[in-house]
Amino acid sequence: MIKNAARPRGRPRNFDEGEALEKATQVFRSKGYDGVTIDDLVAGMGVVRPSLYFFFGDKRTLFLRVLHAYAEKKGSRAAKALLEPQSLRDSLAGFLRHAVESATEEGSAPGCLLLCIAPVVNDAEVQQFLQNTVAGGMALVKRRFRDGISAGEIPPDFPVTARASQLLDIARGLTMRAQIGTPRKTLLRDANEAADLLLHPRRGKAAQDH
Amino acid sequence: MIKNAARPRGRPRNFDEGEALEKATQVFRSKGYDGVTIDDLVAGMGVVRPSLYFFFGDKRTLFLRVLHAYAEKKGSRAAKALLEPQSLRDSLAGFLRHAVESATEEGSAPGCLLLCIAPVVNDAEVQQFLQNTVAGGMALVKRRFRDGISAGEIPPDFPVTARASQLLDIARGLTMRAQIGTPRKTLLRDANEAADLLLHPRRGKAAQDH
DNA sequence: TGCATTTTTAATCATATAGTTAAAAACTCA
DNA sequence: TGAGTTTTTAACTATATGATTAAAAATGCA
Repeated sequence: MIKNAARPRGRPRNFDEGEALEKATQVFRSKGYDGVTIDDLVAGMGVVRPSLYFFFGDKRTLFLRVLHAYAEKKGSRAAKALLEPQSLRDSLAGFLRHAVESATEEGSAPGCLLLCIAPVVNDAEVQQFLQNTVAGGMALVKRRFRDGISAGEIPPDFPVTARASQLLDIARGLTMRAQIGTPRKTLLRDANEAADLLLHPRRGKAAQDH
Repeated sequence: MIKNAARPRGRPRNFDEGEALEKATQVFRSKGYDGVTIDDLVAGMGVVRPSLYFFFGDKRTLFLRVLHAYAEKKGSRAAKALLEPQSLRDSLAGFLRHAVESATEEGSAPGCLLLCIAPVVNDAEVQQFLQNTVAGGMALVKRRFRDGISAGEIPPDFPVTARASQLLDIARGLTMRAQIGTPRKTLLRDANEAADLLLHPRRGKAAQDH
């Protein structure tokens, strides 16, 4: 008989903590923050009310925990999509595709907890966290552009900061369109086209060069 | 004595309907939809509770009215910025600048009712309205690009639809950054840079042309 | 089996909130 | 001035919601 994980002492829980947090994420994604009641969470997470308070604290505490977990998971996947060994063009396309896919995945409400839900939460800690997350995203994308310069994929005068902002802005735009119901197919097409656009070298006065 | 507007019969209101709606807009912009209580509206609009229900209906009805007014005002200003007689580059920059300025105007919470608040409202009518508004925005931008082709500002094979999507996505991204507190100055700089980017002609295989 | 531990069950409390009502106030018109 | 009209004042009802509590149930351990 295998005694791999000593069972804890008292009455066993009816829920798995990780699963419950995942379910809470779905609830917040589909109803926002203010739109969610404790009863929504109780129903959605499969955790009875006193246990919810005991293990996860109040709604705000739970949301912060959900938000951190979501950001870590999504951030690491985005980093993976971006930094995988491949052409710069494919990195950008992969990054945007990832944004679209995660914003339109089945089983979750369309949109993104970080980009669509959290920004409208009136809470200083949430806002601070978002600022930091955005800064982290910028740093990551700029790093990939700089690597592209080192590898000779783009010219040394490539406007790294501007293009990083643009890439992230387009990711935000695609995500918001997912939120309001734009189909994944449309967004994936636009993600690929945006990747091409962002690689154009710095623009001089040669606008009418056709 | 001037009898320019026959005063109505009963006790005069102590609020102006237009001003009250404007105040309601501020309330929804700063607290979202679900985060707003009737008491918030009563306090913010300067309309007492029974009058609020009598003249504006319940919260949902009021929000829809606010949303329509907001969309009309913002849409007409955006159209003006875009269709004003000027170079295509300046039209795009003007459009994005307008988005940034309206998302960072003083006296209002940063962000946009249409792009940041309404998308997370769980209401079929709101969502349908947003879909229509987005479609209208796309049509407007595409028109401007087509005019640019006619005027010879961009080549006939310019990818109108893709660039229109990109322009609107960038506007969404800039607006969301405003919502989370990015300063106007930064966003205006990025708006201008984005306008340049969007005018690049169609990209072939000439990515490494440096 | 009985005691200690942990979670659930079920109930409860206080507050917040949406929405309504009746009477008083402020006005116009005759 | 008095009747008719409209809005405000102030109070109220019912429900929703956040949060807590005490007892019961389910387990491990001796």
